[in-house]
Amino acid sequence: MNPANSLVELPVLTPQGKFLARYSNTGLAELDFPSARESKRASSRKPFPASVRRWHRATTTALKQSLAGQNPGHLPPLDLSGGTAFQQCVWRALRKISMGRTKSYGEIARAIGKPKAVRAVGGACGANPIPVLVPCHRVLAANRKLGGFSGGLDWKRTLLAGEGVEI
DNA sequence: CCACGGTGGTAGA
DNA sequence: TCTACCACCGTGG
Repeated sequence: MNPANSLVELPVLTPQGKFLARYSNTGLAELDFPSARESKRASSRKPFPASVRRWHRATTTALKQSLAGQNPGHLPPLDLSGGTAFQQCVWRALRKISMGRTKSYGEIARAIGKPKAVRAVGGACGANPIPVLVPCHRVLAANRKLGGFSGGLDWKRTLLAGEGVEI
């Protein structure tokens, strides 16, 4: 019954490294940046449900497109049920930021009707389980400065540069 | 409770 | 410009 135990993990090979995607029974639940540490051994060779294979194809295409600065196109269903109500609100707002565009933490806070929860928005961005596809990297500080990034600021710079965003 | 952030705004040098 | 300081709020210990 533990959702974490039922997650299926699959790699996504990209020019910038091997991402890891994890699926619940309702969709893509997590996406990890390539880690320096190579995972020693991996997933069972058990056949995956057709749904997962279909979702993973969508994830792979969308991720590669995004990394290439192209429109991601069709996304797999996203399982964001792991977050708190507040976090899901923020993530929903993040998904409305189109490619090549940015918003500030304050703007997100206002968009979700909690103008004072600015720092909390930062926290929610950091808790985003599906970076890149849920574009938390498009949130900058109010002064149009870079702000922070859980996955490492290098990634944030890379992703923004790929979309043609100037800081 | 308390402490901590991927903040923002203000004040002063 | 940059630094210092503080109000603010959701999360996790």
